Amino acid sequence: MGRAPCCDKANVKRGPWSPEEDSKLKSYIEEHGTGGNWIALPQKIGLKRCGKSCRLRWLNYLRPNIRHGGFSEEEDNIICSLYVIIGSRWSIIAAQLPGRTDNDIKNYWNTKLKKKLLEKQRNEQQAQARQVCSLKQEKKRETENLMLPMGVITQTPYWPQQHPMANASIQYSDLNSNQTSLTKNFPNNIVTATMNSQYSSCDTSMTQDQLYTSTMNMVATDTCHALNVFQGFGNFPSDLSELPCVNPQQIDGITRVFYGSESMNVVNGSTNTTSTENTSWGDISSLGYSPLVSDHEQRLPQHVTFEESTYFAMQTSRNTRNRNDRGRSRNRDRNRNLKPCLGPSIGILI
DNA sequence: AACCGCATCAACCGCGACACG
DNA sequence: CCGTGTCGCGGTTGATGCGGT
Repeated sequence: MGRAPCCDKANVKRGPWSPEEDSKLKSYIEEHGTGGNWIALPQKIGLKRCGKSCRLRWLNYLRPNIRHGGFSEEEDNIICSLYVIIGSRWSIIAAQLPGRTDNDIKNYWNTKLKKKLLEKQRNEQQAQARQVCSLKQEKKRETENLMLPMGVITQTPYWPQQHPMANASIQYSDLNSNQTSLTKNFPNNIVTATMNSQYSSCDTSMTQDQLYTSTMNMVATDTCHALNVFQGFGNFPSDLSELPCVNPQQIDGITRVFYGSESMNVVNGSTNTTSTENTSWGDISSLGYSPLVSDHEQRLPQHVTFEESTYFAMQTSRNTRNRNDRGRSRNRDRNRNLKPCLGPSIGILI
């Protein structure tokens, strides 16, 4: 027994929208709003469309002040920076780019930005290779009989070398293969970022516990390193405070770093986490107020900072946490054959 | 002209979250 | 506490356009 369809697919038109359908939907919503029920909307207007389809059409295309294409360099930087921090949370990223939809940003990332980034990385790797090569030749000339030690250039770093977190994953994997204990209860990307910072100093003497503690401290103080991954990618916004960021917050004398519904206490170098569930990332989907909620339904200012939205999420999540836990367990029961959930492993997987 | 491969992007799908009776 | 309907999100698909051969 599968999931019940949201609408009668046989009697619903699919595919591209006609101008007539667009104008019907647009004029109705502009006049009456969505009425808080997308499913019932198409029947009211007389459209043979699924409610979800109407919602999507309105939010991604018909809604006022939508911008398509023509992403600026600054927008590129913001998207890349946020992707490093939070992964493919397109709605949150879109919340920081007025007029952009999550769908647009997602498409833009998948079709252009990702390639642009890879190309840049490739160029930098080549430049580094050339640099090392010329250095080699220079040394060879200087010391005729001197042999360079083998394995000096055994691996080309994936990330731009100039940043401390550049070759993190490679060095880490060389040193220690047990990553799971470190990533437990933390978003993969953040841990990756801090591990990178940590290992950039090549301190190979640290135990895993020491690394763990150190890493967590760095998360609290240095998370915004991640923003600099794209140094040189373009003109980075000069004022980073304008960007949403998981800055540590001082609450009740405890430095708290928020990751969605999960917070981490950093006290005297030791850390512990509080989380509603044991996933590696938790759920931050409720953090940012989605720009996709139309003006008619707006509950919060559309343009909120990451901190503001996080705080809001913390407040509201407490009220609904117990109920949601129940809901989650029910949903888990309902969908026993869950696909494995891959967290955002940006920094390594891009 | 016909075919092919690739890029783009609107639209769809399925799932977890959420709200409510 | 439970059942059910709806919303919002992120991943994926498929239609379309375009350039190259």
